[in-house]
Amino acid sequence: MTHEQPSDQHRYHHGDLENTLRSVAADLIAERGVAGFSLREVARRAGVSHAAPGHHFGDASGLLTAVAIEAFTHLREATSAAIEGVDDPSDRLAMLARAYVEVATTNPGHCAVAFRHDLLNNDDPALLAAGDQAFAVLSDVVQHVADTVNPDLDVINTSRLCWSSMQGLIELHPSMTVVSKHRGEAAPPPIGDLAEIMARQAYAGFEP
Amino acid sequence: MTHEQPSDQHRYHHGDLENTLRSVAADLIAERGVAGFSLREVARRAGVSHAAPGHHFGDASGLLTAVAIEAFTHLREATSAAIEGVDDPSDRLAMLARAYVEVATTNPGHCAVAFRHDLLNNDDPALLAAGDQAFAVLSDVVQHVADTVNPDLDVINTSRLCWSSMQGLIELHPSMTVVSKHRGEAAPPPIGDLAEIMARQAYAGFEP
DNA sequence: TGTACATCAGTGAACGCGCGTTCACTGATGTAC
DNA sequence: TGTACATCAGTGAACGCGCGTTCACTGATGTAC
Repeated sequence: MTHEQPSDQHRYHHGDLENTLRSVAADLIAERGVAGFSLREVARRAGVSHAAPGHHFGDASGLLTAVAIEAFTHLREATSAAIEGVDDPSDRLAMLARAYVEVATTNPGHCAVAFRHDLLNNDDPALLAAGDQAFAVLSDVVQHVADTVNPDLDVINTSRLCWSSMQGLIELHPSMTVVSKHRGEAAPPPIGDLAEIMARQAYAGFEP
Repeated sequence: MTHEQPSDQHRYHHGDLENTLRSVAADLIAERGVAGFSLREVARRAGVSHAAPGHHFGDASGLLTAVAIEAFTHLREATSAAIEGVDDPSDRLAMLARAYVEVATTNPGHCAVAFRHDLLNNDDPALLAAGDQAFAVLSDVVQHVADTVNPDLDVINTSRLCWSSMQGLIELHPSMTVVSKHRGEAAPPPIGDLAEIMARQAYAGFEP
């Protein structure tokens, strides 16, 4: 813009625009929901021209796919870190569930997009790989349960159901809070606690 | 439009426009997702002028709230019908879960909107009442489990978790299908079967 | 039964807005010689 | 070390589009007398 020294603020070449756009997009979705997302608003918040995002990601689904990939990466990292060093199969499942919902709640923009296959490039190999790797952490834990307490457990479907349950908790927890507030009832427990309760109840159901 | 006799097609006064708009909106959302919803498109599909929906519902959130109310009504009707005459507590939970996911899958437009409190008039008393009544069917079933097999069961939080799990299954089942297809793996079981498996596993975890 | 009038339901033209996309461009960077 | 040139990253003006909202209106219905 002006002829000052290249600073962090005003450089023609941003240097890391791709990462910036991804992170700004996630923030925007967290703030306004997926409905409030637009390429132009992302560009505005990133301080670049409105055509710049298209330059990097093609169109909206390209950028959203990048956000979804990051979502699965966060989930994988958080869940695998959470179970590290935990041996008891029930504890492993509980710690994984807690980490899953907490990281998703901490990054609501990422989470809001992860399963919106109406908005994503579902064929993107990086997206599929990131989803697989996140799922693998969970199904390994369920496999461990099977190995330890119930060899008849249907590992793949049980893993799917665990994932569904965690994801549903993320979706409904805000509604629980809104509704309980509106009725003047006690707020629901923190989402991490609910996730742990759910995991331990589920585990009890896995035993033969 | 023309001067023909008032027919079902061309009447100045539609007669039942409010219901028509609600149903058209649900179809539109089912077809294009919430992102594809607009008042003008609803009006177009209903064959009325684009200002007509505003006349009845004020704005988009008014119409979406009406759809959400209908969603909860469907859920309540389907789940309470499904448990009628079923006595065994495990069977009751299983039948409720099956009915819940099946009616939600049959009406994807309604379901897509029910928990989007970023899009609804959350203070609408009719919405809150409809949600309450749908939840009551579930929590009665869970209460029945508590009365029958485990008086220490935390009925309200368990009900919340059951609802979350069913809702999560609805959210993730399409992704399971997409992903398994893409990997050339076997498709997941039908959603009703998964719901029943989930309910029976959960029930097993409820016993002391 | 008939007429006058109020109320209600839906119209359609007009407006301003934010959006995605295109495209010729310019500034910055990297490379060959 | 210096110069020329290719490539890449980002710009900004322009476009057409669908949207929500407003508003004076008109057609249909219901009610009072």
